[in-house]
Amino acid sequence: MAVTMNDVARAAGVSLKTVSNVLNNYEFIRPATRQKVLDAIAELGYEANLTARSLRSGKSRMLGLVVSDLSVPYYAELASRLMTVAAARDYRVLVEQSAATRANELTALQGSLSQLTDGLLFTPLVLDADAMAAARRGTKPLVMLGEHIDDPRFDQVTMKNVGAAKAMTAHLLAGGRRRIAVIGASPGDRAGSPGLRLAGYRAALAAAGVDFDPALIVPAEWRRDGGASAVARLLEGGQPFDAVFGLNDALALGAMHELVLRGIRVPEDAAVAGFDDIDEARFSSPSLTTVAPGMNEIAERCVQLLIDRIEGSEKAASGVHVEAEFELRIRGSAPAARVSQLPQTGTSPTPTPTPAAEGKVDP
Amino acid sequence: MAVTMNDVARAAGVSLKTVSNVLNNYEFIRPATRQKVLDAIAELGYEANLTARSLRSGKSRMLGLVVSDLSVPYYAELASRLMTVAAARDYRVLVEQSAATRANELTALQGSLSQLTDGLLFTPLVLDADAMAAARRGTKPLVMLGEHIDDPRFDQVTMKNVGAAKAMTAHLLAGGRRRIAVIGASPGDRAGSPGLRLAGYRAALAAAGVDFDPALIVPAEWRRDGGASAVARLLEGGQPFDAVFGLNDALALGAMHELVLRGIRVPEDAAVAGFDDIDEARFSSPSLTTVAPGMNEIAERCVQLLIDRIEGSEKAASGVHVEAEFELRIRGSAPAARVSQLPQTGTSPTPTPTPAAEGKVDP
DNA sequence: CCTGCATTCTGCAACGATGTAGCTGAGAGA
DNA sequence: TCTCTCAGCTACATCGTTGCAGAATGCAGG
Repeated sequence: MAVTMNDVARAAGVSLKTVSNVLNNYEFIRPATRQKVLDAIAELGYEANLTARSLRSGKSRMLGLVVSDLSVPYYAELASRLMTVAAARDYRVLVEQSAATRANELTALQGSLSQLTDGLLFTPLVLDADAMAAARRGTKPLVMLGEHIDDPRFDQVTMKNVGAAKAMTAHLLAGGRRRIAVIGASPGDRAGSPGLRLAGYRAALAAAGVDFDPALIVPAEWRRDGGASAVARLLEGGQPFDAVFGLNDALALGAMHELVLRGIRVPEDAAVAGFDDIDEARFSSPSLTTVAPGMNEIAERCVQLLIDRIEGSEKAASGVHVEAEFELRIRGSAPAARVSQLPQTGTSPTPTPTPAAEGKVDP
Repeated sequence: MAVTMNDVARAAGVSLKTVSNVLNNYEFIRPATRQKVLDAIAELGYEANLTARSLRSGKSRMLGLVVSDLSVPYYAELASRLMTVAAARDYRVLVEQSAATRANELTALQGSLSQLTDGLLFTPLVLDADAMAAARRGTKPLVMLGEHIDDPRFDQVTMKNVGAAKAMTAHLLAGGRRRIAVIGASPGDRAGSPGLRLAGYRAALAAAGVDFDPALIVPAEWRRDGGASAVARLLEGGQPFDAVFGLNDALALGAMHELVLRGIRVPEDAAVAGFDDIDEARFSSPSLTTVAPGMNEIAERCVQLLIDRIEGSEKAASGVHVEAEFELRIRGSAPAARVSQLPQTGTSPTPTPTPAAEGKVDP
């Protein structure tokens, strides 16, 4: 019922294969012939059948994206940009949610997703490098996102976790904070986002000559409620602190919510910093100081890398590792200079002037 | 290179078609034969080639989802649930972003997306019903999401916009508010989400005998910054108000952010209400009173409806219209009773006890 | 004039599944 | 005993495209 290449061929008075050649930009076709075919295509409203093309050629021009949960703002924004970048290269993105379970990550890797796509962008959360290597079937390209796995066998696009966490911690120190709680890690974490960011934190403390206090490191699920309950535990534990570094924005926002709820002023009593620069960080009250991990760059680089692998233009034998540049977004929850502990001034609706002080500390 | 049905057939000593029959649960196969085939499948690790199946059968077991921008939290959460619901019926979801442009909506409707999928879940934002009807090619099922279009020709799953906005407005009125600004609509809006929600607002005012003041209706882009700048304009316009009803949560959160920034206390000086109940509404400061529009129900019903259309089990000739039930989520930004206008208590970082005062003002 | 090569186009055979038709043998009914 | 039916299977064509091999043409070089 749909118009096929055969119909076009008949209408243009050429062979089926010539139509195919026109569509695939085959070099040696006389302009006149090409035009006849294009006219026939336009007249009949022909559109290539992607399924047949995919069956025959073995390529689908689709990329698979595996994340734990698309409703997590970071992943939603990432997916959105990946789609845009991929579309510019004439690829689509097919998303699959793993819910961060081992079984789902395995099926995403081995199951029909990889069959339907030409390559995978994978955010591993439970599988480790060996499990991934073992589970990987066939030879379709695979690019890892995030920092759960760091292994030379895999291509990988990630953010500068250590450097960014160090810079943010240095910023808090420069603001006069000395007891900076970290939410979302355990003191012993060494790997993955928590471990790397914690390492950055410790590096900054060391550089500033401030002692590391494990009591300030509070584990939590990386969600808003995790941030809120971590702050609750911190307060109930009686540990004094003058800043909270949430290892992602959700944690930081949850933490800030809980602080405000308990009457602790942000940033006067405690500064709050996050990581990710999700859209809502700009619109919280106060707006959240955070790390912009270069999501645009991440999206561009990983799609680029994956497509280059697919099309064979990236030839590096072992894993290519890309780290995107980050930027600090200094906003109200942890401004550059510590706001002096003013008695509250009351209800003035005038904007507080931003202190221009530049406390550049640093290595 | 991959294992095909032919390999399985050879291994099991049956014909190609018998393997196909086993896979498709054809009724008349001797248990012994079936078992032989299943054994061969297991032994060879055969997996059906979905592309070939799709080419031959004309079905892909994929649903297309068209939204303007996946990074909008409402769409992200919706997409996430749709995928989960679809997966339970053994369907996948392929997402496409329209950026709310006419051209993109048209290509989403006519282009390769509909070719790759068995049916479309479509959130129209710029196309109207006639344009949709005209643009629609072929006969693949199409279910509309949202309220931009309301037309008996189309299947449609939506929320109770009028009822929910009316209930929320009634809640604000019950809290003693009388000058309720609405952000995200023009006074003349009649259709689409803005028009419907505005209608609910007006209905509630009328029911309470409160006059409608067009000066309180402020148009804005449905984003956080739109909410923030709308509040700014409202304040600069000098219109007094004691509540803000953002027609979605992003607007409300942006508005709340701007209010707090300008020293206006929420909810003491102005209550704030939203619409959508996105996850972050619970975690703002104060947490946001909003309408939960029944997203779970929407996700379930629309996937159900679309798949039923695809599989032929829904036979209604004209459009099926479904409205999901809503619930009000009463939270800090607009509590049930109006908090009395306390003088500020000062600098204590200890948690402020929640005032138990019940100043039930009201109609 | 023939050969060789680039150019332009065609035909056939796949890709890996499913639909349709038809064959076979066993048991039921006359 | 001879149909007739139908469970259980097989064979072949087909979905719409692309890869491969090769045919036909024109033109340069010997």
